[in-house]
Amino acid sequence: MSAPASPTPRVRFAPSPTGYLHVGGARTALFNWLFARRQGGTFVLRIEDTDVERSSTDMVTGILEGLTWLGLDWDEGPGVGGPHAPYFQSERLDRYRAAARELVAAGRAYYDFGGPSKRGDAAAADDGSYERRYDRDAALAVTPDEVQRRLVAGEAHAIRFLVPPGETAFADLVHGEVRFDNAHIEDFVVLRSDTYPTYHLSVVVDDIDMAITHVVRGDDHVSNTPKQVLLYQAFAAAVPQFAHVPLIMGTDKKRLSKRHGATSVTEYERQGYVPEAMVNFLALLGWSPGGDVELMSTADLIGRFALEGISTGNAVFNTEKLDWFNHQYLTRRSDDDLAALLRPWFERAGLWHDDLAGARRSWFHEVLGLLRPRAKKLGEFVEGATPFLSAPRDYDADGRAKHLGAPDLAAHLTALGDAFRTLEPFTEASLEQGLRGVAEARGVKAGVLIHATRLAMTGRTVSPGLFEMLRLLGRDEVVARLGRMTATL
RNA sequence: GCCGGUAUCGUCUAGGGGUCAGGACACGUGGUUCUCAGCCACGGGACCGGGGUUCGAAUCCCCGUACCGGUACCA
Repeated sequence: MSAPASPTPRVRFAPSPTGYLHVGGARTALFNWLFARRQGGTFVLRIEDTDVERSSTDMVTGILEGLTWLGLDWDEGPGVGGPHAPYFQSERLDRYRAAARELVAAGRAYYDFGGPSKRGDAAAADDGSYERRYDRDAALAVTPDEVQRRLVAGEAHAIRFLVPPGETAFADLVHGEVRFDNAHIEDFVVLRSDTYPTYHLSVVVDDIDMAITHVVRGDDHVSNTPKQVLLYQAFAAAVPQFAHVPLIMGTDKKRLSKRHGATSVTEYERQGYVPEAMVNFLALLGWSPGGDVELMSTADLIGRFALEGISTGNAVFNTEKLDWFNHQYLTRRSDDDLAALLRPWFERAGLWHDDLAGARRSWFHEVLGLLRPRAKKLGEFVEGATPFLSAPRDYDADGRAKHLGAPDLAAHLTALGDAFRTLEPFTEASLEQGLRGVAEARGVKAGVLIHATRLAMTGRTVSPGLFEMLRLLGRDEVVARLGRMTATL
């Protein structure tokens, strides 16, 4: 079969700025982006802001920032423009109005003077009492002259699509063929009485105008798809390929919402996640390369991504695994990179000193190195580094009770301080040797000294390895902190 | 209600007519050890139910159930 050279794919992410960029949207954007990058196609970003009431420019900004943070750059769209500009639906209104009139002229849609009936107006339809809230026959029975008269009189009207009898099917790259009996499809409104288009109209008009070849979007749109296919047909346009990706659910398998904690990508950034972890994690929610690989750089992801690998069932957003990915990527960051990432965090905590990037740069890197295997999120570096940057103000109560009860502890610690004061060299090995020597000489277990010293250094019961820590703290600080604790005994 | 979709360890998933149903996260045990983390080793843990088709079904088909989505002049 000599198929015509398939055009390079053009995909789009078309968020509605009625909220921030949530993880579900981010995942959809990611799949589109990966597909475009993999195929050498074009990734279009289009803002669907036809719902003036609920859209806001702040949300637009937030969405763009979220995408940027994730590293998902768009080839056409806000900020970068493109041959199909504008990319805001609010700036394309005339186009939709013209398209709606086209439909009427072609006999595929009709004027409805019935007035709006929002969803809430109708009785709940789950008791079998469902009824359509429009009267096609009545609307169609109005003579053209009468329609004209009412139009001229400025009577409010919507334009409804005239759904033809028959069946509408489409091939979905994830689900296979999906068919709908048109009898179940309403004569949906394409242009509201306020002259704004509905989603179905604007999305189809734009996808046609922007030459979109593959529509990759959430599963919640499969039921909408036949309406849109009907619209493509009415416009005599080529129907794009569809790929409906499963939805992301909360741990209770319910639709993700505020109840589940963070849902916006910005919130994850604030919580100390790094974008490459988020990208890797999100990519695997609903998609698999087919083997056992899990840790994949963005380049790997691009190299392996295929629509065929998208799962059919919904996925639960599981933060524990995200934490693991974050830990993996945190571990892999270079020292300078990590330090740069952390700087604002330390600044916010009031622990930043410029020499951490200057004279004490390598010392700081060593501190971070001690913390790396223990940190899952950026904030944990701040938490863990605090004892290195400031002496403890007090000692953990449980720690005191558990580790400071040994008889003659003050004397032991004084001896330890004395030993450390003259220890040469001041290295991990000699520190350990020194401490164990004191313990032995004084007839106590090394652990007694170790735990008490840890508490003296950090005020806490948990910390990185004691001797590595002592070395980095430096002789003066170690001796001082030891003395300070001894004084409280 | 109606329409559509989905169903493999707790979670993300691989696989897909004949496999010990594989991996990862999480979990448990042991080891390393000064605590924690890490690391290493080991371990428990799944094909929604019922019918078919077949020599054989977790895999294909049907029904049921559950869940998700749609059923707006929201997107």
